[in-house]
Amino acid sequence: MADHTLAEQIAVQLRRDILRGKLKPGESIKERDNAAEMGVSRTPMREAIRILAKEGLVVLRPSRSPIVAPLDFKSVSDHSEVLIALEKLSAELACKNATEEDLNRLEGIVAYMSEHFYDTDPLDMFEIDMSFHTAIAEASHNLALASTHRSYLERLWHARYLAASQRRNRERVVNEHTQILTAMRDRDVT
Amino acid sequence: MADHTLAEQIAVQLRRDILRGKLKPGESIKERDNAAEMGVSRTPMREAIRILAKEGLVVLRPSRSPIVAPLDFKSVSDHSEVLIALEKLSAELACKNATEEDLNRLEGIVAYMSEHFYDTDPLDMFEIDMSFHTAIAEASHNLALASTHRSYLERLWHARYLAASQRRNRERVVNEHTQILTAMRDRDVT
DNA sequence: CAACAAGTTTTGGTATACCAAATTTTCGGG
DNA sequence: CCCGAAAATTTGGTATACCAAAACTTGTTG
Repeated sequence: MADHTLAEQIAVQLRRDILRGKLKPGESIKERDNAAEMGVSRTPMREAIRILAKEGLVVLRPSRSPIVAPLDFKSVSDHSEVLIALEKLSAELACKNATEEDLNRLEGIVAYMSEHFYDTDPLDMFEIDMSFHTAIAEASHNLALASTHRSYLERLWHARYLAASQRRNRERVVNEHTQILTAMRDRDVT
Repeated sequence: MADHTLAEQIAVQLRRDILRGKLKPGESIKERDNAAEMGVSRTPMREAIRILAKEGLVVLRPSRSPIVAPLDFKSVSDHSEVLIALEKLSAELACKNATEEDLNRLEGIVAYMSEHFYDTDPLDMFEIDMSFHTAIAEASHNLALASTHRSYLERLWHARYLAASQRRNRERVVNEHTQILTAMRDRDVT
C-alpha cells in the first residue's frame, strides 16, 4: 500500500482542476465519466469526491451528480470569520507552546517564500503560504485546533486563491510573515 | 435511492455503539468483519467509517485497521480549548445578529431547564443543556460556525457527559444561562 | 399543440472479486 | 532456546458488475 492512496491523488488532481478553474462552480462531476476520463475505477473516484466534499469544494446532492461548490459571499465571509478566530487562538497558543524547532520551521518557510517568490508557480506559492499558517496552527500543539484550522483553510482555498493572486506582492507578504514570526520568538502574546 | 443511504445508517449505528461504550476506545474496526457482522458489504461500511473518522470518533491509520478514537486527557482539553473559543465567537456574533425569535427560543430553553431540572433524566437534561449552547451558535447566523461548534460538542459529548453529572447544581447552571441571555438581550458584547 | 404516460437511459448506491502491502506464523539453523 | 527468513494470512485499496431510483425521451392522445 503506497504512502498516498490513489483516491488521494485523484483528490489532489480534482482539487487543482477546480482551483485552476478547469472545473467551474456549478458543473457536475459524474463519478463514472470522470473516473473513465482519468483511467481509474469509480471506487477511488467516489472517495476522492467525498474528500473534496468534506473540504467544501464540491457539494453532494442526494440522488444527483455532485457539483463543484458555488461560492457565495455569505458563506465565504462566514468561514473567514471563524478562520480568523481560529488563527487568533493559534497564535496565542503558539506563543506559549512553540518549540525552537517550530520556530525554525516557520523561519524556513518565510525564507523560502522570500527567495522563490517570483520563480514559483502561483498556485504552488499559494500552497506554501498556506503551509505557513498551518505551521502556526501546528505550533500551538493543539491537535484539534490544527486540524480544524486546516479544514477551514482548505475550504477557503478557492476564494483565497482568487483573492490572493491580485494583491500579492513580495515585500508585503514576507514582511507580514516575518513580523508574526519575531513576535512569536519574543513570546509576545499581544 | 432511499432518503438516507445505507452508509449513513451504518454510521449512526456505529456512532451509538461507540458513544454507548459498546465499542471501546482503542478497539479496531475491521471493515471486513464489521461489514459481515452487520450483514452489509464492505463498500458502505468503508464509507461509514470515513464519516466517523471525519467526526473524530475513529482514527484512520495508514495500512492498519481503523480504531475507535482513544480519548486521552490532552485531546479532551485541546478540544475544550477550541470549543471555548468557538462559544466566545458565537456569543459575540449572536449579540449582533440574534433575532427576537432566537432570543425567545433561548429563553424557552432556560425556562424549561429551570422548571424541570430535578424531574428530568440527567441524560436528557444534558442534551437540553447542549441544545442551549447549540442555539447560541445558531443565533450567530454563521452557518460554518454553528456546524463546527456542533461537531465539537458532539465530539466532547462523551467526556462532557461524564464530567457534567457531578458539578451541576440547579441554581448555578440556570444563573449562568440567564446571565448569558440577558447580556445578549442588551447586545452587550463585553 | 399541449399534456401525460410508458419506456429508455443515466447515475449513484451496493455487492463482490482480486490484488498487493503488511503482519503474523511457522520452521529450520545456530 | 533464540533468531531470522520465508510462507501463509490478514487487511485495506481498487476494479468490476449489478441494481434501483431518478431523469430524460418519445410517442400517443385529448
